[in-house]
Amino acid sequence: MKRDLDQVFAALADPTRREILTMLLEDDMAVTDVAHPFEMSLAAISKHLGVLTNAGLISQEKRGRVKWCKLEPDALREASVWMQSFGQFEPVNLEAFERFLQAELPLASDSES
Amino acid sequence: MKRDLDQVFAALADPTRREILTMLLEDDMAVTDVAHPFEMSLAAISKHLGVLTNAGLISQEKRGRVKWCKLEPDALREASVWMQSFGQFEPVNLEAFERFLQAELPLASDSES
DNA sequence: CCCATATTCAACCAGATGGTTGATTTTCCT
DNA sequence: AGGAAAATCAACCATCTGGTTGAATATGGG
Repeated sequence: MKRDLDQVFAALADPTRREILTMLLEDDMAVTDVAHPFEMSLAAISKHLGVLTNAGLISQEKRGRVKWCKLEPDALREASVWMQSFGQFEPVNLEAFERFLQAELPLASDSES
Repeated sequence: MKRDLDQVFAALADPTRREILTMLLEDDMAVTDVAHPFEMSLAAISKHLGVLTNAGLISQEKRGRVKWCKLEPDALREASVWMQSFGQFEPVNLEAFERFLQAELPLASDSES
């Protein structure tokens, strides 16, 4: 049960991959450009991107000779939900959600009034 | 930077360890009792508990000859915050938070009216 | 004191992981 | 056509992981 959570969390366990995700937060990127800031081979980055893809955290689309990497937040959300199930018993978590709510509630109240 | 996120996410990447955390959600438990529902050796569970302890997700206190395991939600919260920084840019995340809000907002509105 | 219980330690094993290098494939450009 | 660029593949390596078993180390109870 929930075998893919394994892959999501395992993918997140590597700092290089988390940094890649952070980079993709700003914009879609080509593999070479993803690799550029890291001091490791292109092949290594390619592998990391494979892990992220398998976990569903990113998607890769080949256009021409470049392969574009795009963040896929759905997988991340699934893991986030799992973690929140722990937060539920812990009121302290609310504080962390506060700024999130401040940003999102205006939209949500749309369907409330 | 943020080296311990590595350990937290790596610890969460194993289904046995996630199940242990879920069990500890209910109550503190002795090592033997944690091991009971699993079809693996006590030593294996002991190792898993070591990983969870190193990640800071649980703490272990020895009282007499039994060692009690206790959930430590702080480490989890740290990881949760990291994930939320991704959710912030994605409104679709709201849906996942909905039931969380349903559970928490009544409490939060306590200090609002 | 002696035994059973609770837990860890130590050695070992198979398989995954994270990296390397060099060759290969595909595509673009002139 | 031919060369350079983008990316992956393949083989290899060291280390980590998740499990095993058997012995060792407390600690508690009669």
